[in-house]
Amino acid sequence: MQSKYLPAEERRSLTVEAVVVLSGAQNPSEITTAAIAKHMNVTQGALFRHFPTKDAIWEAVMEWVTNRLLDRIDHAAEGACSPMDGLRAMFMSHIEFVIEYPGVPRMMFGELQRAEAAPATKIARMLIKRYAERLAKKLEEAKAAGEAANDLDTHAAAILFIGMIQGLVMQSLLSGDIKAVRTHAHGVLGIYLRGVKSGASDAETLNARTPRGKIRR
Amino acid sequence: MQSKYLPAEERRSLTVEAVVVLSGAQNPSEITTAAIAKHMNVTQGALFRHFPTKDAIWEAVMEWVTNRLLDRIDHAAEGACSPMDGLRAMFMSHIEFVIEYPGVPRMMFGELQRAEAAPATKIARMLIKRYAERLAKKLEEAKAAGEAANDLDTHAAAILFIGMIQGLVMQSLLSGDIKAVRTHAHGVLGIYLRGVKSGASDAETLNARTPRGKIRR
DNA sequence: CCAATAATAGTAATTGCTTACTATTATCCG
DNA sequence: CGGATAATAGTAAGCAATTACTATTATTGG
Repeated sequence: MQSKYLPAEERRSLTVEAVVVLSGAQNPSEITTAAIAKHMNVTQGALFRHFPTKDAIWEAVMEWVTNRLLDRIDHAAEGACSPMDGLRAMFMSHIEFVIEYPGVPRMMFGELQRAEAAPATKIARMLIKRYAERLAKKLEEAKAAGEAANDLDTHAAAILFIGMIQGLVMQSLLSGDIKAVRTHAHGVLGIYLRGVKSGASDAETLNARTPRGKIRR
Repeated sequence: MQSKYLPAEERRSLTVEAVVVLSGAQNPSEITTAAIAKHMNVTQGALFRHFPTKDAIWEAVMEWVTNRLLDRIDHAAEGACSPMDGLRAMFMSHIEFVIEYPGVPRMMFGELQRAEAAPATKIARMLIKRYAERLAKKLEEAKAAGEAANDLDTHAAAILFIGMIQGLVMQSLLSGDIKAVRTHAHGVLGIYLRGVKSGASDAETLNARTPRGKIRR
């Protein structure tokens, strides 16, 4: 049983943890302060002793996510023996992060599509931006090392990298099993890495016929 | 100006259209019946002449999406001259669909992560399933035609295909410009197709590999 | 053709319920 | 004690849904 009367900082930390856990089981945008409080064995009103508004709770959560996720992928990338291997390590550590905290990608996507940019939304945006920067850097390194195709569109490659995660998460939502992410991660990554890699069929692949007609809107 | 007292079917159709439009500008899960009604120049209660519940509105919307999207990609695939070209055509028509109805991928993702499986959720799931089936079929055809690598993990390739769309949509949420999807679509697709394609470096590509050429810079 | 009538599609107001948030009171511990 | 913290018991607002009623359209029989 959790003791009552914890110091404020610890209570805030437990609040963030509760939100992360609850996001793994239900739509993050539908999590109420009452549900958070109940999960902490505390009354709903008590939360507002530690956070001025509900938005502030989400802000703290997104900050937590930022620190945790970037820490992990940075650490993973450090241990790699080449840029391409670094990408692989970043991806795999991200996958493990998602399995550990399945609510995170869901709250991210939900946060990003909110109409008005709440503080939490800005932090989420910043996280993606910083993530993309790290990816771009690694991809440029891979190019310089001759591991990646020298005509590679690094911006597109970064988008696809993030899309890999998104696609796997969506698949797990369908199967209802978050572990499915791990099952298919290798296959997806393999296709990605081959697409990024330097190889025989470099240029002409990208410029094949593209039905890009103007479409009225 | 829209006239009042429309036949029921037309009013239902207009309701679906309103939801689709509104989803392009705000978080779909936050769209209220009052907002839908306002966009139609009708009172909130009037909606319930044509739909028993709000869930029923979402159900109709998801059915609309299913028919429209599958129709489009089926039609696009028909005009292709090879399986691989079919994949390209499906992707591009999907991209145009997303640009035309930017709310659709957002409502899809939101719907899929709802805790209880509402009727609309089931339709959304079914849509993805049918979509994935079409992709798997095309990918198998590509294999048979020797266009795709014969050791390709078609399931993973289907997940990554859907992830491409998700990644591009997420990117557009960040930039606030849906047209950005079209800008980066070609680059992302190029990487994907190269990853799927049959080529010199088939099998060993999946394993880490030393840079083969000289190191530039 | 054309009133009388039925059926349908709308409005305005209100329902019960849930929500984020707050004012007040009770409790702990140095 | 006294200062910080939690619990209690609210409030006002927003939500989907319902109700009672009105306006429009469709159908029918003489």
